[in-house]
Amino acid sequence: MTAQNKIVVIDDESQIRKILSITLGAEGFKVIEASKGKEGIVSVANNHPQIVILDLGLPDEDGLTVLKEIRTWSNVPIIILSVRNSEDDIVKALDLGADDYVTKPFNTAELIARIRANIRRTQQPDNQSVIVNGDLKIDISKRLVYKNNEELKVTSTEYMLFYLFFRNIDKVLTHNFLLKEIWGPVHTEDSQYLRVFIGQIRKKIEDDPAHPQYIITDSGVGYRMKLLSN
Amino acid sequence: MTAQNKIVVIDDESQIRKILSITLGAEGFKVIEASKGKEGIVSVANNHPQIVILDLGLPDEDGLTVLKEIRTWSNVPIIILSVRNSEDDIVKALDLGADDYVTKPFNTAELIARIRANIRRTQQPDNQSVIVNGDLKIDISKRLVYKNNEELKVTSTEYMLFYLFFRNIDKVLTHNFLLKEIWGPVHTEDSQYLRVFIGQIRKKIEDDPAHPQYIITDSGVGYRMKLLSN
DNA sequence: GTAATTCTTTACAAAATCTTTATGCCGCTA
DNA sequence: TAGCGGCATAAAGATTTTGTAAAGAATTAC
Repeated sequence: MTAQNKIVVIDDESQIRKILSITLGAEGFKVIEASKGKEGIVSVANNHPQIVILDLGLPDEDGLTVLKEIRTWSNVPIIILSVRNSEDDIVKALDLGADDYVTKPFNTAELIARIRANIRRTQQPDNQSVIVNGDLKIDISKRLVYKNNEELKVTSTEYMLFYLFFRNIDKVLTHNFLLKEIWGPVHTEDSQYLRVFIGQIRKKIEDDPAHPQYIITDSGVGYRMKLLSN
Repeated sequence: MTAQNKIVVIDDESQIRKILSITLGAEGFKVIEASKGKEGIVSVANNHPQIVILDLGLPDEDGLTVLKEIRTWSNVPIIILSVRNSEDDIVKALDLGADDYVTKPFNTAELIARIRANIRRTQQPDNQSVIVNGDLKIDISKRLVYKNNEELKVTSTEYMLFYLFFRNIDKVLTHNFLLKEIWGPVHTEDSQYLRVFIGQIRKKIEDDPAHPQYIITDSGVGYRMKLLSN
C-alpha cells in the first residue's frame, strides 16, 4: 500500500490542527497531527507524507530547526505557517529549503491551493526540456522562450531568470536565491538589479506589466511564476 | 496495430529482466523479455520494438554476435548492458552498430533517460542528406550549399559552420560549442575567428548582412540558424 | 616558384547589455 | 495625512560583446 494523500501538520495550537484536519480531510487528505517539533520529525520519517505543514512558531523548538533537520534526509514539500510581519523568518525558511509559506490567519482555500500546487510541482519530472505555462513556453534544449508560439528575444540574464521561474512554477523564489543564482554569491545586499530585470521580463511576457499575471511579487520575500492553465 | 512503446530486453538474468519489466512498465513501455540470444533475435524480428536492450554477457551466445545479426536486417536502436571494466567489448559493440551502453550495476533513471534519448534521436530524420531552410539548402552527401538553388562557393571552415547550423536549426549553438567543433578542444578562449567567419557566411547567404534573417546572434551566448518557412 | 585562396590576427566602430541613478508609486503606520 | 520602506520604471552612463574591414601568414593549386 502506498502513502497516498497523507499530510503531516506540525503545530502547537490544537485549534489550528483541528481546523486543518477537518478542512483537509474534507478534501480527501489524511491528516496526521503533531504538536511538537520532535514529534513532527518522527512522524514525517514514519509516515512518508506527500506534504508537510509546519508552523514556525513552535514552543519547544524553533520551527527553522525542524525544517533543517527534515531537509537533511527528505525532500518532501514543506509549507510554512507564519504570522504576518515576519518576512525575515519566512525568507530564512525558504532559503533553508521550505517550498512555500502561508501567513496566519490564513485563508483555507488558499492553503489548499498551495498544497495542491506544491504536490503538482514536485510530482513533475524535472528533466523535461519543454515547459508550457499559459501563453508561455520555454525550450531548454534550444535555449528559447516563446509567447503565443512566437520567439522572444531574451538576453542571457533574462533567460536565466526565465529558466529559474519555469523550473519552479508556483514556487516563491527569494531575492537572495535569485541574486545568488544569477550574480553569484557576492551580490547579495542589493536587489536593485533584480527589480530592473523583473521589470524587463514582465515587459516581454505580461499583457499589462503593471498588473502581472505570470511573475507575481511577494513583497518582502521574492517573486514567483504562477501556473496558468493553457 | 502499430508497434508502440515496445522494448525487447535480452538478458539471461531473470532478476534484471524483472526489474526492467517493472520499471519500464511503469514508464509506459511494454517490455518483452528474452533470456537467450536466439530467442531475442526472433523476438526483435517478430515484435518490431522501438528499442532493444541487450546484455553482452549472454550464456548461449556472445552478445556481440546477437548484435551483429540484428544489425544485418534492422536499424532498431540497441542499448548495451555491460559489466564495468569491459571497455573493449563496449567499443566493439558500438563499432558493430550499438547505439548506446549502460554499465551494470546500472541506475534505473539513467537507463530510462538513455532509452528516451535514443528513441527521440531515431525518430527524427537526422540522417537526411538534404536539408532545406527558406532560400537555403545543404546537400551533405555532395558537401554543397545552395541559395535560391544556386551553388555557393564555401571554404571548408564555412561549410563546417553551415553543416552545424543546418543540423541544429532553431537551436542556439554556443561560442564554445562552435569553437570546439571547428577548431578542436584547444581554442576556447577567444571567439575572434568565429566572428569573422560568421560575418563571412552572412555575406554569402543574407540579403542584408547587417540585419540577418538566418544566422541570429544571441549576445553573450552564441548563434543560431532560424527556421524560415520555405 | 608564383599566384590564388584561405586562415589568422589586429584594430576600430557599432551595438547590445548591464549597472546605476533618479523619481514616483503604493500600502502601511504613527 | 505625513513619512517610511519596498517596489516599479525610465533613462543615462559604463561596460561588454559583436561586426567588419583590412593586412599579414599560411596553405594550396598550378
